[in-house]
Amino acid sequence: MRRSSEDTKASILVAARERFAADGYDRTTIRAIAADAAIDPSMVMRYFGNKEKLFAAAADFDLQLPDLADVPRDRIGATLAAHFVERWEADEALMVLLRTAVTNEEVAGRMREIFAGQLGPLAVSLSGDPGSAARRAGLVATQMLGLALCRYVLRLPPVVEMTHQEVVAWLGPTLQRYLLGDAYGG
Amino acid sequence: MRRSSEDTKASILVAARERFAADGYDRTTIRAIAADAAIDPSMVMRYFGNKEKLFAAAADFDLQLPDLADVPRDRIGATLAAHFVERWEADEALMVLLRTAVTNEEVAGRMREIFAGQLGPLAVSLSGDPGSAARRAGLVATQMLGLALCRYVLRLPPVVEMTHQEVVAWLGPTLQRYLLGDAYGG
DNA sequence: CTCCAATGTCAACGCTTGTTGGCATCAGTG
DNA sequence: CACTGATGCCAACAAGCGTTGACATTGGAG
Repeated sequence: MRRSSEDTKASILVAARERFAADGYDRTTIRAIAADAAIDPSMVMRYFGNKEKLFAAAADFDLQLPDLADVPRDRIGATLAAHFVERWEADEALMVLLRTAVTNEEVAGRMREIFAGQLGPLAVSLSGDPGSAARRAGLVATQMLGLALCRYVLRLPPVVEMTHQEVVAWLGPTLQRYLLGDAYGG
Repeated sequence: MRRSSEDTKASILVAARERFAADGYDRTTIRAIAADAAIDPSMVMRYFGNKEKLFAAAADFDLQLPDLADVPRDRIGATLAAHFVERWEADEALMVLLRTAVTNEEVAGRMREIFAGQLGPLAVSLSGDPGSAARRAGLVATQMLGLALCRYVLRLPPVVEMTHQEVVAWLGPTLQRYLLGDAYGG
């Protein structure tokens, strides 16, 4: 039996995600993805059109932020920190996005949409003040993405060595303050 | 008069820094740098050997952390936050490094050295506890690099719009806690 | 002046890339 | 069986890349 079209498409996507996550958009070649998927490069083009569309398919992504309605107000920062670490380690989609957004304006725009569209509303619903919500969401993004950058991309040893619990213990209060506190440590 | 060797070298370096900062290592071409510097691509090779060496010359970098001995202990976080924003905006060297470190393991290693070698000692001298100093430095790196990523690379609008004072007001307490406080908001 | 080293230009090389079109091979249908 | 459409492979293209070596031009030293 020869593989079905869907099987091939799926195996291409798996290989593409791994390559894009490991090497970023530019350094990833269609030929390498095809080799990983054990097919001919031309099949990639047949099924996904071109490299850009393949990337778009591989980087389809949702932050999947948890529902924070039932979380005690003083545990929101910790809950968010824990969720973010787990979400990041669940699959390679965020890695794909970050590694490419840094040198690709279009993908950077997509990252802006994700954080504005998913973190923004959360900040609005949590903080009483809609005027500061966008900034609060932005601050949360700086700490979350900074952690991801240092832990998963640059691999700074002290950051890599932290356990989930330690990350939550240190970053939780920070996110808590950004979302619900004031600038001066409130 | 024809340009001196040093003038040419310098103009190549200027063009290289701009290109590397804007596009990252892979997307930057020797040809583009040469065009910016108004010379032939072969001159770049003559003066810098190859693309890697040119990058090394363009990304030569020092965090130039300030002396914190005279800073009041409760102002250290704010001072560090202010210095970092100014240092980042002073020239393009950090941008060059970050844009490339994300997809280049060798440059990532250099980034690790910079933050371990310059932020580490500072954390040691500040916190009484040498055992936690590396982790504290790592935490500071997550917040500093996260800010840089969101503000200068991804350009998240709410983060871009913050003034220097606002950045210091929000991030100062975070850095303060990472360096001198304990995990649970102390 | 002549000569020579420094500075710069030009054309080309070998390689890799994304992408394309033609051809082979198989599964299922009549 | 023949036929057809889906699936896959192969070879090649044009473009861009880093890099190289030969050649031209300048300016100062003797």
